[in-house]
Parts: sequence; C-alpha cells; structure tokens
Amino acid sequence: MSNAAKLPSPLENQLLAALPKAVYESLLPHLKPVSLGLGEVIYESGEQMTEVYFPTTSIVSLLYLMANGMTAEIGVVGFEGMRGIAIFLGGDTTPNRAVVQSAGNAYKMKVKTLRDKFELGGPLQLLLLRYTQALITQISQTAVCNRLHSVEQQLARWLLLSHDRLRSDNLVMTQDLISNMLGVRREGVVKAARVLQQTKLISYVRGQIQILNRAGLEAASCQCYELLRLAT
Amino acid sequence: MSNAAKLPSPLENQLLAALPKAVYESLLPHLKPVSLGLGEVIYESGEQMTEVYFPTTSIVSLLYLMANGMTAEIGVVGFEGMRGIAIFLGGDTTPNRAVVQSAGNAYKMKVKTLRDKFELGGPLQLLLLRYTQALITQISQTAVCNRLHSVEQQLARWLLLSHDRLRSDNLVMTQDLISNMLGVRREGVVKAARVLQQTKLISYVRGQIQILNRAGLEAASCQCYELLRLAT
DNA sequence: AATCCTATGTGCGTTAGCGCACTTATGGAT
DNA sequence: ATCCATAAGTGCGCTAACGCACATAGGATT
Repeated sequence: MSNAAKLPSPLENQLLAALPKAVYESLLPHLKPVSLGLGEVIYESGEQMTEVYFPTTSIVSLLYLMANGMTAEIGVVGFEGMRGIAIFLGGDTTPNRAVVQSAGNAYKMKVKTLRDKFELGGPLQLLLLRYTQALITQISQTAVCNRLHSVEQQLARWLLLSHDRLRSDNLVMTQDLISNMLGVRREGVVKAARVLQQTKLISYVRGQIQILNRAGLEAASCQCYELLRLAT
Repeated sequence: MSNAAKLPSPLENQLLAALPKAVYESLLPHLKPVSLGLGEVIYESGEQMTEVYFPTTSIVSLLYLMANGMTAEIGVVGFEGMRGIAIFLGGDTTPNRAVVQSAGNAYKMKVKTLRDKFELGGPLQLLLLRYTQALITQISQTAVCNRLHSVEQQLARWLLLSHDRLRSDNLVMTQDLISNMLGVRREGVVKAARVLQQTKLISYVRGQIQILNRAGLEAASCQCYELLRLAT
C-alpha cells in the first residue's frame, strides 16, 4: 500500500476547508504535504520564513523564548489554523519559535504564494484576518491564565486544548516538554499530573498520556479553556 | 484664545503620519477630535464598536477582564498606534476593555469608514497590518513578562512604556490604577514604588509620578522593555 | 542479563506575592 | 478650620511555586 493513500486531505485543515471551492482549488497546486515529527522545530525565533504551514493532523506550539532560556507557549496551532500569520501582516521573520507538539501531517505553501493570494483580497483575506483575531484572543487568554491560575488548572487547560486538536484520547508528550510549554518547572507539572491521575481524569506512562474523563478535566481546568474554545 | 487652536494635529499620531499624503487627506474629513479623560472606559469588553481611535496625546490601555474581577493589561496604545484593530480583522466587538490611562486627545473615525478604506488595500492596509503584528508582539511580551518578572521590574517597564508615549516626565496615575494594569495587588505596587523612589529613579505624590532618572529605570526594568520598544 | 538513557517522583529550604485588616497622609469641599 | 474622600504605607500569616539535589522506574541497547 502506498504512503500517499494515507495522507490526510488538505480539507482536514479548517481554514482551507472554509474557502470557496474556486479559491481552494487555486491554492491546491501550491500545497505540499509534509510530515512533522514530535519536537521538530519548524522555525526558530527571528528566523526568515520561507513557508507557511496548514496542519491537518499535527499540532504546532508557538513558544516565546525568555532571556534565561525558559520558554512559554503563547499559542497553539492545529487543524483549525495556520502557522506563519506574520507573513501577511507584513513581516518575513517570525517572532516565535514554532515546535511540533504532536507529530502528524501538514501542508506547506511558499510564503510568496500566500502573500500574493492574500493581496487579492476576497474570502482568503477575510478568513486569514479572522483567524488572526482568534489567535490574538488566544494569546491574551493564555497570558492571563499564566498570571492567575495554578499549574494544575493550566495543565488541565493545556491537555484539553491538545485533545481538541487530536482525533485520539492518547497524546504523546512528556511532562518535561509540557513544563516548557507552560513555562513552569517540571516538578510542578509532575505534582499537578499526579493529582489529575489520582482523580482518574488522566493516566500516563512514560510520555503516553490518556484522557480518561474529559468532563472532569474540564471541571479541573479554569474557564480559560472554555473561553479559548469559543474564540477559535 | 480658542480651544481648537490647542488641538494636536492628527499627524501627531504616527500611523496617520506614516500614510502617503493622498491617503491621509482622504481620511482627514472623517477624523473627529476627541478629548479623553483619565479612567474613561472607551469600550467595555464584548461591546459593539462604532468608532476607532487614533491617540495623539492620550494613552489607552487594553485590559483583559478576569473571572474574579481582576484585570490585567495586555497592551498599550498611544500616539504610535490605534485602538480597534478588531474592526479590520473582521470583528465588530472588542475582546478587551479599553481604558484611558493618560488623559489627552485622540481622533476617532467611524468603524465603517475605516473598514471601507482598509478593503481598498494599498498603503493603509499594509500599515495597519504591520501595526497588528507589532501589537501581537507587545501582547506576547507582556504575557511573558507577567509570568517571569518581579513586580518591581514590571513597574519599571510600565513606567517606561508610558513615558515613551508622553511628552512629559510627569505622569498622572495612582498606584491603585497601576495595580489594575499589572494585575497585581496594590500593596505590591506600593512596595515596588517605594524602592524606586528610595533609589531616586522616580518620585510621586498622590497620583503624580515624576520620572527622575530614566536610564536608572531602564536598568531596574527587565529587558522586556527594550524588546517592546524595538517592536513598536 | 546487564547497562544506559530517559521519564517520573520526592524532599526541603527559600521566596514572592496573596489576603486581610488596619494606619497615616494629603488635598479639596463645606 | 474642620471634615472627608482618596492615596499611600504597614504588619502578619499563608501558600504556590522556585531551585536544587537527589531517588526510582520503565524501555531500549548491546
């Protein structure tokens, strides 16, 4: 059996799927499938971008690098969005590091192609601008959540956001990596994760996390999750 | 002497000033001067917007409301920017509360006018999109700063950002309001402010803050300030 | 089967910021 | 001249998260 047969369609990306058929088909020849591996750094902070990404089954984290080497996630991009909005906002570098948070597929497109299509105005432009607004909301909400809520609430929120972007109850993710995302110590994540496990909301073994009780997880999280979900 | 004579020109707003002459002049008839008072709420979170604002001598804070009634500033808009980017991003409500942080003037414009002009593409669109990118950077940086730095560093950063947007070394702002902006307790601000005063970086009496030693304040702040300044 | 790497778990002293309950100033209004 | 609202300052117990220095355990490698 061929590999190509297993590729998810570009239509699994909601931005692409929301486009009128004619526009979508004009983009199609420019979309190249890519497979993204866990932990892969798509772009480093400040780096020149040559391509933008539309995830289908993968999830990409936008991380902000802090002076002391710590990182904090400011946003997540899954099948509902795209990576590289700076391109049509007039930049050619990205201010954030983009890391693959969950392995999977995506479609990429040349920066110049997207920029040209964007400048035509119309549905694509509208859609991308709306998405930009949603991303801004996401960043703001994440910011506030960082400020106000406990590691346990943040962990629950983070798991839910990842779950939303996956087709499975299983996520592959070590607690160490999660601590990078949340911008807290690994020990803090360990502690929070243990509580969630003891209350049977999740289970995990060496980087394999299972969502056991989604409703319970929502209750354990702050309402930031709900707000974030509505915004997207 | 008439009041009108004292009005700052729209060109004091850097976005408007950066426009080609022809574009600027096409906007001019739609710009109405307004005077904004300290603490005035321009828009409440979720409210329908009817006008966008281009500050000249005023400063507007974008506040995020948290569930427990606390607020946290996610961005600042002064003469370098505009209030209401959601409009051309396709929304008609604002996700944030906008509060006047420093009294002064601004120009306002009907939402519909801006949207129409934006859709023409060209220099105005480019400019506004670039500004959007800068604002996103500002929000992200603020988020990270909230997470990582001490109240004292954050206060210094906040004072510097305000100073940049003013023509004077005097800012009118109570510690109580600052605590709203930073999303911390008033007592925390009191403590931090006292340290800055003891080291002769600032002085303050009942809501009148004086910047005495700007260089020193920059040293007391985190490098978030520098990063934010560069981004704008 | 022994070894090594990575993931997870633990303990402990330290600290920044919180919540609360106050007190003390200062400038304007009556 | 006095009163009063607002701005600023203080003390104290509490907790979440930090930094560091470890201990254990599951998988893969050889």
